Amino acid sequence: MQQSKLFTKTKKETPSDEVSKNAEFLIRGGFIYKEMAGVYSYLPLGLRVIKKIENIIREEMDAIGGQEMKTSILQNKEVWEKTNRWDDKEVDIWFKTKLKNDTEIGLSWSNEENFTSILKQYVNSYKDLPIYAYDFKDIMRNEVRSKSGIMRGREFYWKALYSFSKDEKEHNDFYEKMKITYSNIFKKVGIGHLTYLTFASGGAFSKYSHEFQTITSAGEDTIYVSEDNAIAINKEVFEDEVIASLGLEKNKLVEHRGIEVGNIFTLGTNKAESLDLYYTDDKGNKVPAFIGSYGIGLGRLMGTVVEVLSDDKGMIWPETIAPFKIHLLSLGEGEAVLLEAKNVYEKLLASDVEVLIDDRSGISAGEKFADSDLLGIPYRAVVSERSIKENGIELKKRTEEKGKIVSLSELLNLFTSKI
RNA sequence: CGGGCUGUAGUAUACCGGUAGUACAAGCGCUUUGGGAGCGUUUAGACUGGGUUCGAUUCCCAGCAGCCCGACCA
Repeated sequence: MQQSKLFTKTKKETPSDEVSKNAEFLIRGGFIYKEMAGVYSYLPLGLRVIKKIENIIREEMDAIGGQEMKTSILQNKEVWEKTNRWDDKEVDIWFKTKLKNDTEIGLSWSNEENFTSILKQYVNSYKDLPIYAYDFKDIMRNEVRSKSGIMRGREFYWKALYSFSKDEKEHNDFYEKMKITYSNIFKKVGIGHLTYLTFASGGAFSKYSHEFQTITSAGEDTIYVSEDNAIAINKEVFEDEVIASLGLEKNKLVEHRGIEVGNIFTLGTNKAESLDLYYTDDKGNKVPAFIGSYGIGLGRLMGTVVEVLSDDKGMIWPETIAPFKIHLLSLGEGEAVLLEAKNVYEKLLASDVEVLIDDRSGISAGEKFADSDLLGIPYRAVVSERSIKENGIELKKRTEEKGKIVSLSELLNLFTSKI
C-alpha cells in the first residue's frame, strides 16, 4: 500500500482527552477513531491488525472443531425472558430499543441465548453432539463507565464460542483442550510471555472460571501470579482454600495488575434447561446439553498488545498481527531514489510481501522515521541516496537501533522464506 | 451510580471582565531532505442555555460532553 494514498495521517500531539497508552498511540497512528466515550471506529491500519488477530483465532477455533457462524445483533426479548436475563434488574448493561410497532428488542451484549436457541432446532439425538459453534460479533454494552481507550468499550468486537456437550465429562475434555488453544492464541499474537491462566470467580453459572490475564499496569484486575506454575489467581477468589487446592504457596505468589484478554467458563445445564435444549440419549432419556462458553475481545487484545509491547516512540507490532511486514521509506526526491524505491516496492508486492511504502513527497527524513517508529511495522527498509551508494537497501527491525545494508534479492529471500 | 478534574481553530496550547495569541496541520510560492525543516503569505477558534455586568471566552448556575479514582463487570 502507498502511504501517499492512505487517507489517515499520523498526529504528533497526544489527544488531550486520552490518557491510556493504547488510545494515544492507536489514535496518533491513525489506527482507530474515537466516536464517543467507549466507542471507536477501526481505520484501515487498525482494521488490518484486527483482521490478523481474527484470522489467528479463526484458525485455532477451526482446529478444535469450531464451526463459524454469525448471529444477529437484534435480540428477541422472549428468548432472554426464558433465562431471566431480560429484566434490567438482572442485567443492567442492556441497550434496548423498540420496533415501529412498539415491540421491545435488545442489542446483543452476550451470546449464550442466541446460540442455544438456534441449536434447539438442530439437536435431537446424542448423535448430534458435541457441537462447537462460534462467531465474531460486535457487542454492545451500556457500561456505566467505559475507560482505558479500547480496553473497555460500550461497543466492541469479540469472538465467542459455545460448546454443547452430552455430559460433564465430554465438556471437561473439551474445556481442557480449550485452555491450550487459548494459550496458543495469546502466544501467536505476541503476549504469551505475559499472559497467565488465571483462576477466577465463576459468576452466575459456576463456582470458578478461567481467565487469561496479561500482566500490565493498564490492567483492571489484581492477580497473584505463580511464575513456576505459570498460573495465577484473581483477587476475587484469592482464598487459602483456592491456593491450597492449586498446590500453591501463598508467599510465593506475586501481585500484579492484569487485563483479562480471554475467559472460558462452564455454564452447565441451566441454560439448556431454560431454553429447552434437550437431546435423547442412547437409552431414550431426555437430557439437557452441557454448555461451556469461551470469549476473547479482539479490540481489547489489540489494545493490550499496544500497552505491553510499545516503547516511547510508538507501537511495536509482532509480525503475526502487524498491519504490514515492511515499512519501505523512500527518502529524498532524487530520480534514482524514486525509481529504486518503486522497484523494491513492486518486487515485494510481486512476492506477496505486505509492504507499506512511504512515498510521500516533501516529507523530511526525520518525519518519516518518526512516523515509522509510531506505526510500529516490524521491519523498516530505507531507500535513499546513501543506500543506493552502498548498493543495497537499509533494513532494520523496529526493535533495533541500527540497520544493515542488504541487496534486493537478499531482502526478497528473507521475506519470502517467512511465508 | 458516588467522587474529582476539564471543555478556546483540524490538533496541541496561551492570556484575559474590554481587539483571543502561539505552534503544528491545511492552501499558495520559494528553499530544504538521514531523526518530527526554513522564509513569506492565506485560511481557521471560546460546548450549549441562563444569570451577574456598561461589557462575559473569562465570574456564577444548569445542561451536555470528555478524562480520572471508586463501585460494578455473566
